[in-house]
Amino acid sequence: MSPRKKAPVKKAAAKPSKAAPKAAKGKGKAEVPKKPRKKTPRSLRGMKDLLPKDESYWRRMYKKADEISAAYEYQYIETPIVEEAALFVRSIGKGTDVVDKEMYVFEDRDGGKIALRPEATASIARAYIEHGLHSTPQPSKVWYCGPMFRYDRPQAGRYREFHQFGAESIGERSPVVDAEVIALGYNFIRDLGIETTVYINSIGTVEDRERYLIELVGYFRSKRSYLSDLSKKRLTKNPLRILDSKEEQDIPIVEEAPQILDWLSEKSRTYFMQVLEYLDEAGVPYALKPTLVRGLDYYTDTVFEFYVEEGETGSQSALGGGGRYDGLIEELGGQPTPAAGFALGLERIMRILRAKDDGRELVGGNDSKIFFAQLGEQSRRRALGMIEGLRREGIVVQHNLAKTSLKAQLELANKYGVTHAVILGQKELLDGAVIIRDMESGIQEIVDQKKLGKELEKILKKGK
RNA sequence: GUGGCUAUGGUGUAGUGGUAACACAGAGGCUUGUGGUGCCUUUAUCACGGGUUCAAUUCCCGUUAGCCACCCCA
Repeated sequence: MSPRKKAPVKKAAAKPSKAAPKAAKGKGKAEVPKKPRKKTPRSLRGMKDLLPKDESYWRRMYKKADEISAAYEYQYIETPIVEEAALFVRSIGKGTDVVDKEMYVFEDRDGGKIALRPEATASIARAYIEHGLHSTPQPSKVWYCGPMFRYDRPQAGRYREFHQFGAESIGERSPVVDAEVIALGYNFIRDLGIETTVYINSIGTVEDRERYLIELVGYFRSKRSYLSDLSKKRLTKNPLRILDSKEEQDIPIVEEAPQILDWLSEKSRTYFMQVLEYLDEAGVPYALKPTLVRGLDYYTDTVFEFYVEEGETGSQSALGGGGRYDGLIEELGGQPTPAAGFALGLERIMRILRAKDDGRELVGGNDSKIFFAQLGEQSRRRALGMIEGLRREGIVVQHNLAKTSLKAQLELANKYGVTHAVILGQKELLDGAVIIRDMESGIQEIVDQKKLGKELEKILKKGK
């Protein structure tokens, strides 16, 4: 019991001793009385703020996404972040981890089950049916960028809210389409300066897979006693995953396992060969990976993933993936419609971009090479008007009118790396002039305010 | 969901059973008329909760979060 009593005593003693010196120090200003401690709000687990320091990376990715999609003639589409929960259950599949363990499902105010989208393909398929896009020229080629949500345990490169760039080509079953979709994703990553490997496989039709699965399970059953515990469990739950097992004892067994490519129907096999030929033609390097299976139920035939080598990060080296999903639209109640697409994780791509040019700190401001500084209350007021006037003429300057000292403003000008500073003080204000200072040489000239716009234009032109 | 490691200012790091040091960043000042240097001031209940102790930021337990591996995936 005694320790219980002591704790408060200690606190009571500690508080004044701590507050006392502080109060003594704050001579001039009246010391604000200690605020009672409040819990500061924190972002939810696995959810990240996008901060200004990362702005440039996002800009780069969004810009590239926009450009490359246009080049491949894909059009932008945006679907709601919230959908009926059943949409995802039907498309992604009951029994998949994404649906069973990771989906954010809520009850709407009217009691309906709604979900935060864990991926976008299902929504786009829904929109395709809902808006009769099949009656527009086929295939419908669309791209998107936006947040997705999965309730997973966070770690580096894996968040509960994350962003994907993806594209879908709906309405045509042709190896060219598969190749085009892969090329689009591949070139997006490459154009951002990242070396990536495309792993590719075919899982055939639903029937192919069923036949293969029986064979595969039969094979693993026969080796059951040699399998790892984890894989024993997978044998009933998700036997395809055993192929991806990282358990050492499984590896020799997996190597001997029947490969899905050998169980494909003639049709699927020739289709796959053609996809590969088109990839060769498009100059997209790829590697066959017979063990590649994807976690969503709707895939048929071609499946692929984009990997980055870069040494580190063993687990999160998959940047994204995709495949053909010829059954999805029909499954959702539309006409039987073939389709293919991919999705890429922007956070994962950003990680690599950041690692590539580390140390490059951004200072802020805009890109203008001119800083507008002011001194004195009247000049400040006038400065605001002048800056607005310049902006209307198409001349953008940097400034911080909240600063009072000239020194502080020139410090900023220096930090932003401008070439020239415009200075407006009391004297200039009376003369209707401003000073233009060359930041490199320190040479200053006095210019009539009316000619400021023209002068700055000259400077900006020279700078380029 | 399982296991492991970690937690010190805005950031990166020191450090100690007797309430914290350094660098950078931020704000203000030395100088309301001039930046890249200089100097000064300022910015931390050492994640949260509990326990052991005369005393805990330091040792122990729990929680939370981050990271790593697995699961899975982007």
